[in-house]
Amino acid sequence: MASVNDRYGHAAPEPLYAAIKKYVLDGIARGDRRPGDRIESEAELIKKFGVSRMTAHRALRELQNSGVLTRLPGVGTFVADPSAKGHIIEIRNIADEIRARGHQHASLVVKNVAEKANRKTAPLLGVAVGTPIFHSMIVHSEAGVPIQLEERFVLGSAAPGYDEVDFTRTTPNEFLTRAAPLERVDHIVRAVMPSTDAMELLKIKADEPCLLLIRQTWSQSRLVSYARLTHPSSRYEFEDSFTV
Amino acid sequence: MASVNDRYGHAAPEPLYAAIKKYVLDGIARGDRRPGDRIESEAELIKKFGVSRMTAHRALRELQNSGVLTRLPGVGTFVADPSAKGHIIEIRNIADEIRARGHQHASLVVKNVAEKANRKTAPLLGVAVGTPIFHSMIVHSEAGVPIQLEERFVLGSAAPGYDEVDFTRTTPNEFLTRAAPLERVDHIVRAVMPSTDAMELLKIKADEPCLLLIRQTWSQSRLVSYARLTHPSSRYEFEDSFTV
DNA sequence: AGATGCCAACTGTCTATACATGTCAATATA
DNA sequence: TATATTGACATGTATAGACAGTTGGCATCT
Repeated sequence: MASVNDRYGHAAPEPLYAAIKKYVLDGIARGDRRPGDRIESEAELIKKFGVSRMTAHRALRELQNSGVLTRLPGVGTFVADPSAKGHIIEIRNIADEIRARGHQHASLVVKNVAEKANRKTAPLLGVAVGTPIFHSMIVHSEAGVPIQLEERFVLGSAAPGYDEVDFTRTTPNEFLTRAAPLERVDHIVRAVMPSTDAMELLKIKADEPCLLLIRQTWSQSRLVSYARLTHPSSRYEFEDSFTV
Repeated sequence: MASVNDRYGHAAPEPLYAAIKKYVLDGIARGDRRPGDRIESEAELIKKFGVSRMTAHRALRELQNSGVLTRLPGVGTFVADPSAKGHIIEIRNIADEIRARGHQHASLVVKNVAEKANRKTAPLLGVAVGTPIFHSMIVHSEAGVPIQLEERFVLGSAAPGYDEVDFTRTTPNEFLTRAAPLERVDHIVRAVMPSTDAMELLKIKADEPCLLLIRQTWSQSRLVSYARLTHPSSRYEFEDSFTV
């Protein structure tokens, strides 16, 4: 029987189970398949993709394990109800968030340059040293009080012209979602003491703890942006509420 | 070839891949296998358990996907370096979370009493001063290291017998979800410096920042529980990942 | 009409086998 | 000596076939 690579010659192959997962996820993302909707059965996917049952099964099983699908023996496979999926951190623009509270948002652009990834920054984006990247640093203020220091590294090839954007008028977040449609987001939340930069730019004391949100965003299977968002604890906290 | 159930007659069968996963996790939990240690190769597991390669492979692959193992083609399978990472979205029992990482969970019950709400505690649960409540304080440890101080106030009428539960064997979370089915959850995340209690019980220095997660849970339209979960920043962080 | 039994559809698990790829060390070659 | 080559070992993916358990509807018998 033909192996995966026979189908694609020498090109880097995408595993078949991954292709099926993507197919299903795309349908959901497009709004074509809605919560509760039925997904093709394994038998139907076998026909449609010409794969074996184990392969179709693996794709659906992994989507089930990650909470995207619900499966019922004897019945079928369905798009899961996303009710329990309240994400504590929405990908919202800090500017919108501040304006939603009825306050004035202001940005101070400390730095916005094109540079080459060095030994420190290359691992953050998972690229080789020397790869062109953008590096920006912006202080966001709410009603005149600094509440977020945003330091960001962006993959050069993913967002051409990043270093020429006026970030007092728009935010990196906004620019990036247009340049590179969001595919996946990873978050890490930590409590940290402020760096020297953070202390000065956020105008806080050395003994004030900060909430650090590290946000990695992916687009087209590439890690496109790495951002460190530092918030003084006295001025900012995360909130989340959801019903089951 | 014999099916799973032939092996066990009519008893509820545990899938073979699950048995292998448990075997590996047990080894890690016992401290027998430590981070970086090598795990049996698929070939070895095949011999040891008498399963096919696909079954052994599935067990190891799922443990890899959940972050317990690291695998390298041509080299082998190893116990992953575990950093304590909490998935904030899930209302998950800290004990389960720790065990899922393949570590031992231990609870130290500092306090668990029935008392009456006072001026300080009454507002937390939104009740009148004098209302009967429970008040517990538990230190959760992962592999012997304290990673969470859980201080909790529970509405007396919602969870009778709370003060008599042995919280070294179960967690308040677990007990509460049975006593009062979850309806809504509110979260607040802050960075704070440790309280005197937290310093002593978590065995940290005064200058180590902590992640504070405040969790309010509602059941049948009543605020049933108010918990302050304090985590040393050096030992715990929240993690969240999702695809759009 | 109602109870019963049967069957098709569907998911869950497992085996045996195959080929592909990555890593490393030993061996052969220039 | 330095550099290729080879082969053992390990994981990654995929196939084809098998049996088990669950569910729901349809046909049949009472």
